[in-house]
Amino acid sequence: MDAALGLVGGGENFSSISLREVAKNAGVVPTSFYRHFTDMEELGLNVVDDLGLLLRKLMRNSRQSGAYAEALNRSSIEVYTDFVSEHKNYFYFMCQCRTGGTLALRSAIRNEFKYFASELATDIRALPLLNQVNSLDLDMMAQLMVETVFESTIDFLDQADTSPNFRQEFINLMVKKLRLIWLGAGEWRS
Amino acid sequence: MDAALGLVGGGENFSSISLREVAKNAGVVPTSFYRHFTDMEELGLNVVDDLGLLLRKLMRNSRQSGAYAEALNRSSIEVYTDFVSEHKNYFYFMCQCRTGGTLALRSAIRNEFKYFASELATDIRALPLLNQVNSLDLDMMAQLMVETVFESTIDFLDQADTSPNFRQEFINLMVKKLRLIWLGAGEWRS
DNA sequence: TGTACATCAGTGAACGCGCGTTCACTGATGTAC
DNA sequence: TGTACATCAGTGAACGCGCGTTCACTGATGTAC
Repeated sequence: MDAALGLVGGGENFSSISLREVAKNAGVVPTSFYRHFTDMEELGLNVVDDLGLLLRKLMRNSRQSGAYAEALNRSSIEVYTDFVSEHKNYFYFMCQCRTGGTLALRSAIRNEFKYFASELATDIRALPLLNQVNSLDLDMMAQLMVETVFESTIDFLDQADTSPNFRQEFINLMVKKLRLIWLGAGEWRS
Repeated sequence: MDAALGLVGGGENFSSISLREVAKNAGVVPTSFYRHFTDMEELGLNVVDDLGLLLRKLMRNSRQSGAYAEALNRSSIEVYTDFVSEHKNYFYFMCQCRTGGTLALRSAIRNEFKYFASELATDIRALPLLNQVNSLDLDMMAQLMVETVFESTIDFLDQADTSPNFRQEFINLMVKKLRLIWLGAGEWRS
């Protein structure tokens, strides 16, 4: 799995990586691949599982970052960008497979997103700002926030290396977008 | 190009489609491919150009749909979903290559998105609701709206065929998300 | 403690196949005089 | 209007290569008695 992620991080597309490339990158003979997975899709689904664990860890980190009660403010975004930088390969994989994987991969990732969003919805449910918002709309809002951040991650990955100021630009932009959504949420009456 | 888009629409990933498959699907011998493109990436970049034309057409359609002044309300989303349904292959391609293409393809699509968003920003600049918003923030808002809709397109494509009610669900969800953003925009002070 | 066996990751040869690309070619269409 | 030539999309044989997958194998580690 690390070998596959390494290839993804190196610019290859997961769906066009061959079993033999993965084996080679893992320092192992092609036939050994079958000792672990039946095919590349199964490997991919296992990576999604790991990604799920990783996102739960990210959520824990964010919650510990103190000002989480005001949810998804600057410090949360900072935690996120650091986290993405530390696990670039996973997030490249996530961005790619969310839209470009097989149907099974796409829906596996969709489910992780949904889980993440529903956790966020639970966290912000109690905020006084949102006491006019019903459960369904709360889910919608959490979904929009999660999507907004995940969606832009590919841009961050593509540009973080090349331009050193991009991290700050990215954080500023994300904070603005989320502030806009929070402003709307405060006015929302279900 | 149609042959390639057909394969994408049929569930294949653009980045793993072979030149020979495209030629076969176009009813032509593999070597004929070189009469038109030097490689698959060049074909992809040409498809992005076509996609750009298509998005401009979409914008015209939306503007004509009457209530466009209140920008991106229900009728705009209806125009969009119909448009996507009519050009499924292009939108599968767009979703895939936005995150999964080569770097050149990704940035070509990024540019189309930017153009679309900046056109929208120009259109909504004059709205009285937004007279407290500066140009930079207006761009950010337009970007967020465009992203929000484009981002969810893969879900629409995946599910529109299987469940007949999904189109309405999708429209309702999109309208809510955009309404949330508009609510925020109305409160925004740059 | 020692022996016998099961499990398991990795090996290496071999297969048939589709791949991208080269080459010299054909034959239809367009253009100059 | 007729002839000569250029352009251009498509052809078909051929190449070397990496692909997924099969098979019987090896040798280390774990486990039962």
